[in-house]
Order: sequence, then structure tokens, then C-alpha cells
Amino acid sequence: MNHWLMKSEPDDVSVDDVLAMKKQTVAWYGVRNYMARNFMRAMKVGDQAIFYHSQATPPGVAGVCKVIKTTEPDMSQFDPKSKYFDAGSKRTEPRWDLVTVAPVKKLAFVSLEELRSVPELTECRLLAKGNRLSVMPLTADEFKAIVAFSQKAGRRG
DNA sequence: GCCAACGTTGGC
DNA sequence: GCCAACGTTGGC
Repeated sequence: MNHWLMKSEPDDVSVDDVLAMKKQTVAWYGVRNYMARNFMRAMKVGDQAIFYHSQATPPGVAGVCKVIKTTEPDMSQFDPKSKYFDAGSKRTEPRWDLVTVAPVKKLAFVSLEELRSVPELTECRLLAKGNRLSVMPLTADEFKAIVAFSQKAGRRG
């Protein structure tokens, strides 16, 4: 099983629904970066992903989800009304894919600032200056360290 | 709102 | 194929 970190903006309603466990599944549409897309293509059913909120105050991790369906074409790329529309993508040769995820658990929130204090994460791309990648792999150690830090933070209150 | 980082585009 | 200009992301 592989581990991942997936970013979303918290004003994306479907994402809040996941964290609130209101939705059973969420199609992870809107990824428009080739590297992030390629990481999604490498995902397998059962892989777990840390749920990260970017553009939030503060930004940080808020939950764990798992892949329940591997990549398929992201249909929003063909919708001229969508902000994710890509005029250059052909239906016969879709450029962008999505995976479908389901919530596993909500985590006690860990801010980006706190993540910087986790020793296992010093090499993690998430913490690199200027990082913009919205989907990235984590090592098992990095994944475990984030969850453990959150559990510690949760007990601390 | 600002700015650093960096991916993408387009002229050549 | 290079690279400058441009656009977007994301932290602050």
C-alpha cells in the first residue's frame, strides 16, 4: 500500500463534506498539473492519503481518506462552464484524470507550522519552500508520523 | 494584497 | 529547443 498527501481548498464544499464524514465518496476533480496527475495514476485501491487544507488559516492536515476507485477521465475538463475546462483536451484522448476517495477518519488538526516540527517530515516535499504540488507521495514513516502527531495533539486538547 | 516559486506558453 | 513573459499556487 502506498501513502499520499492530497491538498484541497477548504471552501470546496465536497471536501468539507468528506471531513465531516457526510459523504461516502468524493471524486477528486480539478487536478490540472501533470506531476500531480501522474501521482494519481499511480494510486491503487486501498491507498491512504492525508487530507491537507491549503489556502486556509492556518493551512494544515485535517483527515485521512482512502482510494476506492483508480483514475478515470475528469469530465470537468470537457465542460466549458467549469473553471477546470481545458479546451485543449480531447474526449478521445483525455488529458486529466481523477480518483475517487472515501473518508477514513478525521484528524485533530495539525497546522503547517506544527508539521515543520515533526522530525520525520524534514525531507517531505510538502514543507519545501515554494511547494505547489497538490498531490504527492509520502513514505510510510511520514504518513505514520503525521497521524501520530495528530493523535498526540488531540490528547493534549 | 504581496511575493516567491515554478509550471506553461509562445515567439523566435 | 531555448527562454522570457505570463499565470497560478499558496504561505504569510
